[in-house]
Amino acid sequence: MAATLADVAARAGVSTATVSRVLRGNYPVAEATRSRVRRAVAELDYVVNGPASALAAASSDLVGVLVHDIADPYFGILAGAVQESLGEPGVDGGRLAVVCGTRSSHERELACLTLLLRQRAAAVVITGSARDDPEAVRAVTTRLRRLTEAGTRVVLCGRPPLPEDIGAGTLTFDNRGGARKLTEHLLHLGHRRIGYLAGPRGRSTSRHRLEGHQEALAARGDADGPVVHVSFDRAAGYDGARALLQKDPRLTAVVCANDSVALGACAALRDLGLQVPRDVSVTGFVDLPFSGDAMPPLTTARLPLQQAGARAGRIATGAEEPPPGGRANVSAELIVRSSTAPPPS
Amino acid sequence: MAATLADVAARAGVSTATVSRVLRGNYPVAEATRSRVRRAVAELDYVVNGPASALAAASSDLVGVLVHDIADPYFGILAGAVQESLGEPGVDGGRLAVVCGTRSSHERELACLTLLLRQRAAAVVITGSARDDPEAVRAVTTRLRRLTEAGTRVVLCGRPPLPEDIGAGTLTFDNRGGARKLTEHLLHLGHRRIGYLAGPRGRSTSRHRLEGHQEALAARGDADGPVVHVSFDRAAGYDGARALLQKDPRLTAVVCANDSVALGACAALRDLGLQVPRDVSVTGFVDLPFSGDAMPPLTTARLPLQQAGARAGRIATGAEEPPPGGRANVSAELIVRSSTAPPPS
DNA sequence: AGCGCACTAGTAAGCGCTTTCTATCACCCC
DNA sequence: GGGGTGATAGAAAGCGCTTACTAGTGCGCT
Repeated sequence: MAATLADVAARAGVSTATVSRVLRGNYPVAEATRSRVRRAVAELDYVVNGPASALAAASSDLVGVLVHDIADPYFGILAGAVQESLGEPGVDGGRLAVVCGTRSSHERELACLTLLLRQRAAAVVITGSARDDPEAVRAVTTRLRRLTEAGTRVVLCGRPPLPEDIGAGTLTFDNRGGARKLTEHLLHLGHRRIGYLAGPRGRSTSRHRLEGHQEALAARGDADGPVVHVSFDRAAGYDGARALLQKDPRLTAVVCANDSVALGACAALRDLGLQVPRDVSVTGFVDLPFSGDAMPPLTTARLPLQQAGARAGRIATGAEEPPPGGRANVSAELIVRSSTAPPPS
Repeated sequence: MAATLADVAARAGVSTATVSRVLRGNYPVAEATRSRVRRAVAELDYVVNGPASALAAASSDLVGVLVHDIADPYFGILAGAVQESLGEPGVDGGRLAVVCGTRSSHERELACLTLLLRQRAAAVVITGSARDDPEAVRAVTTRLRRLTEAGTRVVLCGRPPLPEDIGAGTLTFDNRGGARKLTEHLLHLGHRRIGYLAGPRGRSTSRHRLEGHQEALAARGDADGPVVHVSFDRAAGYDGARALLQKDPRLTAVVCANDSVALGACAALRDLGLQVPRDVSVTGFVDLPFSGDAMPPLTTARLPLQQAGARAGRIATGAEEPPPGGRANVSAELIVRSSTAPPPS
């Protein structure tokens, strides 16, 4: 069997309490003793028993990261940044990221939170859009409150603030503003028939982006164009674009919920014999790493995912103060590339 | 404080042993008692203390996934598939994926393994290329052996088998074969001056792909073209393509270590005023989701990451038998798109 | 010289669960 | 009718660590 604290203590000729103190470094130990203990640890290749330690100390070094889907680059970048900010996985320090894919399912999200509660996670970073219905929001809030009560730090990243203050730090993304900029850009180019390929219904992110789009139209006094709701992936964008053009074949621009959807839309338009941007302009959202290499390079609203994730991670570990008032808004920057151009005359 | 097993036991009027048995379901309990316990659990909103449970049972429900970088789609897909295959995060079941980004650093890889050992992880899936030098391989093997000795199941995914049998399941990717097919495709098109943009030196994956490429050349009796080593990302591909063309400005094709590198190479060629594939053909490797939407759509060798990751996860959880002999090879499929064409005449 | 304080290190009581061993109770068959 | 036989449930001994609390030094100060 693996060596235990007692083995190390015996070998170093000290008590287990002393070994524990050397390892945790939160209590003075004489230099001579300390080095004797360190030697014993090395000789036995001793590795702390995490569960035992977590039980006795009533806290673990696990940090939960809730994402919709790890394989989606949006969440991959977020999760990677959080994980990166957790610090070196050194012998003494080292928090571990527990990444949970919720597949956008409310039930799975709750189940994951319960699992994290059960692990007595040190912190939880929860990302992705929230469901709009109050019932769901309340359920998640309840779970998160349980977590904060248990001493787990909670950070929301790219998600609307909770309806109730439970001491969670919140980093929201300016989805509304980004969408407004994108639509203004199209209006500026002269587009008047703009379709909108929205994210799934009932999700905060979908709603905010759509609202931003409509605000821009309203500001100019234009009526809303056709809207089709799809999920946030490429395949949905492909189908959605066709549906949109069926509603109005004379569209000159399609605003998409995100870059993946935009890529699908571009493919669909191509297959319909339309050129982007000559015949139809297309915009994305987020600016994923490959969006600039896409065919054509996508005009989009950039969200600084890397920075946001890193900040969320630092807040989660206590390395950074939560933003004043518990909330901060991360703004989106308009990136103009070649998927948008003036409408055909 | 949160309710404990004892609280539930008191409320249900039974012993803690009984409650534990109801929860774990591995011991007969009378139906009446069982439902009484379940009610008490629900009423108190009881959640098991994971660390305590792991300590007593000497095993946790954490599964470690080692990747180079979560934000890289290659690893994101792999990690997502592993996580997905871990099963529903239900109340009773539910393994959690602990994703560790090693940033390709040998030291971090070892540190992560130690951390996982400390958590008494149920299993570990380790992905990504391995360092070629024996010293590093030995260090990793030692750590993995420690894990298997502690009862942790170990699965290698997309990584060469260990030099020693420690009971780890291994899923290798046919990097050599994929690279061979790609080069044969180019030779077939008529290319005779082919440059190779290899992955980082000293990595198994880089080496295997390069060897496959050279095998294809050798089979035809052709001499090797220029080779430049870069890291596995887009920026490196950009710089690498320029370096390659400096070595031989008359190249008609560039074979790249993976899709990201290929994307960078395409961008570099464009910036040099060359058209892909009219002037220079480019190939990738892996077939990431966006590779078909790239400019131009990439000819590449597809690796079924999703399936491989899922299988690795199932082996890790014991849901699937390890392959016969402990190893299986996952083959790569040639995908021809428009980044390759006959050389300019 | 005597007292108290600053350092260290040991003692031991848990942390909340799992599980072996044991006890109890029906029940049934010879 | 008595003892074997299952089926249930309880008692209690840890799992390996952390951390109050306690104890033993040696030193400075009055």
